[in-house]
Amino acid sequence: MSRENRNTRETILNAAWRLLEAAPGREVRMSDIAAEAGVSRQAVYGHFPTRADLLTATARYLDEVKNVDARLAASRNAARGVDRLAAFVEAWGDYIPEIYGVGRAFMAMYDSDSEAAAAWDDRMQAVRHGCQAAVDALKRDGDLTPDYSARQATDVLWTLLSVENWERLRNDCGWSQKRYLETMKAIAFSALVAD
Amino acid sequence: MSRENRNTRETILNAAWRLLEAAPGREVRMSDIAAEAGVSRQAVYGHFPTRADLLTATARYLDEVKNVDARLAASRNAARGVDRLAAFVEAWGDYIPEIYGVGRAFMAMYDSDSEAAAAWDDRMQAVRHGCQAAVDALKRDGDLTPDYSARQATDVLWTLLSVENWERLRNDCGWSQKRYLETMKAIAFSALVAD
DNA sequence: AACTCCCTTGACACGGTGTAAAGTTGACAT
DNA sequence: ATGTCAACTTTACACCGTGTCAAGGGAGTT
Repeated sequence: MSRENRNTRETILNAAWRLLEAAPGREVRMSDIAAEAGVSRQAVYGHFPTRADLLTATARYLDEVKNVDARLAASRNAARGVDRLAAFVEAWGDYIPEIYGVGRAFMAMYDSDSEAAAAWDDRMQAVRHGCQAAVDALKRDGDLTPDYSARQATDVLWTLLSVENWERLRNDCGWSQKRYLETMKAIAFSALVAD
Repeated sequence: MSRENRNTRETILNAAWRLLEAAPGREVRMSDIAAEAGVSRQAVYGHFPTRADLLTATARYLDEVKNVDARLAASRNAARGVDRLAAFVEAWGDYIPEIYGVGRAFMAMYDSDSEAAAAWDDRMQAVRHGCQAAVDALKRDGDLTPDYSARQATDVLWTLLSVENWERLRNDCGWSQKRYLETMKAIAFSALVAD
């Protein structure tokens, strides 16, 4: 094993990513990841002290490679608030399937690992900020329904766009991604935009 | 320990219920439940072969004591579809907090225990039937939006009323139960009822 | 008194996480 | 060529929670 192939860390992250993506609902053990990476289990522990650390690093790596922040930020370019809302729903909605595997692993760990829970909460708060920006733009245009405060409207949008709701509609109900996006936009509009 | 105090099974179920309700997010071990019930761990295994069995039995016991079916069925009494929809949202929405602890445990087990997953799916399908009944009533009155088929409308309502959404709004966003119910009714109406 | 049922105590196998220590190997410096 | 270093490997083990097994006790029944 020559030294030019020494970026073991990324090899492991890619292996974890691949396994999580392939089996979102299944348990992925440290030894599975090691085997997939073609590396010993101890090598994995050398780079990532705990399973939560590895998962968290995988999520970060994924965000970095996929360039989430840039993609979500792109939705801010729309001039009108309503367009911005639509753009954000699409940007995030299309991002969910790409992180779903890792996300599922985090949700499964949520109750048993507070560190993993914190890492996942952190990512979800980032999404919430995106929701808030869309709601604020709506409000600035005077298009936000008077039924909710900006805070409450953000809560509603954030809840609507949860990974769990995506999972339910796409996996349990068998919806297409297209229908998911259209419906989410429609519900978000009818719930948040003033007549 | 005299024989009149011999309904150990219910003692265990109550203990499990109490612990799950008290710490919805925490791990509840078999030994914890045994201790809470004032019984040996083996006695628990005597009544419930696996953790999934115990959780499932607890959920059933809870449904029985709380009389869910009757409470959900009550929403069917409303004459008009729109009233029925509102009544169902309220009935189920007010039931969620009562089963939340147990539900949380099931969600945590979902990925690692297929039997527990099946038990939880079964309960959720029951809720889905309630959603479907409400949607059908709406359709019969000609009040269902033309945007969705009955099937799709059921999917939307079912997704909206998920335990996860309740959890997010009540726990993460700090909403009151009253606001949760009102908002859910409002969103369900604006999404499903024709103008 | 014997029988049975339900419970207790105590031991153990198994699987997954995480730790610890000793051995191997390739890159690089001297 | 020799030595050093860092990364990786192998092996072993502690810990914890689930689930199994076996022996024993004690209150009711016959």
